[in-house]
Amino acid sequence: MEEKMKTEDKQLYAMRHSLAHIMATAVTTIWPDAKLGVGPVVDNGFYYDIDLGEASVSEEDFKRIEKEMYRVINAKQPFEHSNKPIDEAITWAQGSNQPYKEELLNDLKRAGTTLASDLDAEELGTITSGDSAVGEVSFYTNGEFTDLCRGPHVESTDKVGAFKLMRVAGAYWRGKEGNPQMQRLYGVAFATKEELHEHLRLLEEAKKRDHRKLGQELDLFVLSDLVGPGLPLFTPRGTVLRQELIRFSEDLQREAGYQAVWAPHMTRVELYKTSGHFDKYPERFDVSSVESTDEFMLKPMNCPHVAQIYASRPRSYRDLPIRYMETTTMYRDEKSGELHGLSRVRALTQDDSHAFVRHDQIKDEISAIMEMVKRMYAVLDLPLSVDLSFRDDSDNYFGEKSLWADAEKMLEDVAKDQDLDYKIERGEAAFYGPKIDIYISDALGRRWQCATVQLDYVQPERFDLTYIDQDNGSKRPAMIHKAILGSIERFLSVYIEHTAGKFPVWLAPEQVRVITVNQEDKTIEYAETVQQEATRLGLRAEVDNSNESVGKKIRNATLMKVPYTIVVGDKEIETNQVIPRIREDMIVQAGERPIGMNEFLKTVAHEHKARVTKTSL
RNA sequence: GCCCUGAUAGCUCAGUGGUAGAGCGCAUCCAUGGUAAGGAUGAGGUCGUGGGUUCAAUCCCCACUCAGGGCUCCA
Repeated sequence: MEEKMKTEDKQLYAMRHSLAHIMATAVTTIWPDAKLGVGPVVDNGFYYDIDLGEASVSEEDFKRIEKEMYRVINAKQPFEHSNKPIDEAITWAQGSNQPYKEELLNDLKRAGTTLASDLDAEELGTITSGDSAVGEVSFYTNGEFTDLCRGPHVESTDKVGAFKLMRVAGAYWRGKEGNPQMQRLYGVAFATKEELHEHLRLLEEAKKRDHRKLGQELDLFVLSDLVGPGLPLFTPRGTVLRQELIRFSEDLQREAGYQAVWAPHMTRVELYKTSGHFDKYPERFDVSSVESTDEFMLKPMNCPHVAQIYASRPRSYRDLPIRYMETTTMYRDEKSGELHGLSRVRALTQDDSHAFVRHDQIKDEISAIMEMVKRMYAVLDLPLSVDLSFRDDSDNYFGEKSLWADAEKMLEDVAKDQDLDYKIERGEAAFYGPKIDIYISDALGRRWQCATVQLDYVQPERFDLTYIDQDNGSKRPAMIHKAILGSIERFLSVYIEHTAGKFPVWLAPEQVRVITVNQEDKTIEYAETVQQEATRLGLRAEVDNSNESVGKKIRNATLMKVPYTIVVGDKEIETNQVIPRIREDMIVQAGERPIGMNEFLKTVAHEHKARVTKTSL
């Protein structure tokens, strides 16, 4: 990591890391009994894990801690590096009553201190002894506070830029569930005040765009205690979004030769015992039968089911590739604390597909899938980046190593051919094969995994899938799993926040709102005629003839982020022309232009069909 | 699952050991209004659920459920 860092990144890293020490200095000043865990740098800031025993820190204490931190900063204490022999370091930890540090040091000693940098960096946090001599560990001291630490640090405590303590959270010691839980104090930090303010502004913006808030405001989905956690219900408006996205995905797949199939949402558990998923997947919903002794489960994925369709009859090499698609819901019993709005749910819908291919067809098939992915996200205006998720040396994977190497090479070849911006992640593969994981970056610069392509030699083996080759021999096909949107629910959570609810016309639940100037019969009649014509053209239009002022009705349409609003009264009835009010993000040329009502509707219908983001009006 | 915080009207939230309030929304009426909030009146709450303390609990205590922030996990 360090060797790739630019100078300014290094400087910022040192600032954040130094702030972690300064915060620990402040905390140990206020609570002298505080036991310290680790205090590393994270995205945008730093944290320190502390254990106050019976006491606890709350966010109300932040003022006090920050005040103490400023005292340390203003004292301009130099950061001084020193090395201690390991045994002396352990004595230090015992003497200063720091059991967590002592544990780390004992581990370092056991591993041989010079090996420290090869240990799991996360497990050890910042603590390694990379810069120290054999048998010694590295320390940094500022003023009265000394900490086991590899550095780097700024020269003195006043050179740390701008920071703010953000929150306190629980965290297990060394990230292991069985370990004692400590309190993690998070802060954000930047080189300048301006950057800090910009970051805080982004957080505010993210809060405003939170899909749970917008889902409520725009009437897209609801949660019901009676239905249960992690089981969102979609309103008519939210369902439009789902269906339009699914239609787009299925259109792309149909063009690429995929055929729709359908599988029930539950199965005998034997299916999953055969596929090998059963033991790897404890988060399943069991379903019991009153009528038989069979054990059932809800499907947590779709591949084993679809494999049975392939297996239902003999296949010839001439038949391949066989491509099945199914947009279907699967059920995963996520732990309650892991659920989050639409992004982590217990019933998730995927635009799933499985292609059964000969070995010589794999590359072309994966390339074709990547083309679909690129088209989808170009239309959705979301930039992509790609991880190749490969296996590591552990034995968590099924299948022969040579096949894996072969499969991984094939995925990398496709990534190269397609000129994808990719990096390789070892240890991130599925147990049955390597993956191409596609990430999208949203308007706030956050990165999310949605689409995935997975190459699988294991399930064809487990289900004994075959085809007859030209030499009349029985051969094993490969299976290619893919989802373009991934989970529709998770995709929507990202997309709602990306667009802040300002959906392009083709996705907007309501595309045109017709506002009446008064409640006279002829006005309402005219508005309804416009709505009917819009519906005839395949558009989604609503009439607002409520007993409110025009200003109020405009405001309501604006708040609902409706792309086009038209106001109708005597003028429009007479001329059959309107000046549409266009949502500002879609406007290319400024200025209001009158347009014939029919031409207006036809233009919107065209924009809907072409799935464009901007308007020609 | 674990730690911390929370739950009061459809929504956003104030408040109190002596059974409740605002704004928005909703309903009715007046106003017939021309591009981001016209006016008046009214309905609407077992204060998340169960237990405990108390003469008395929406408020204090405990448990549970759900939600939020994290941890862990995400085939």
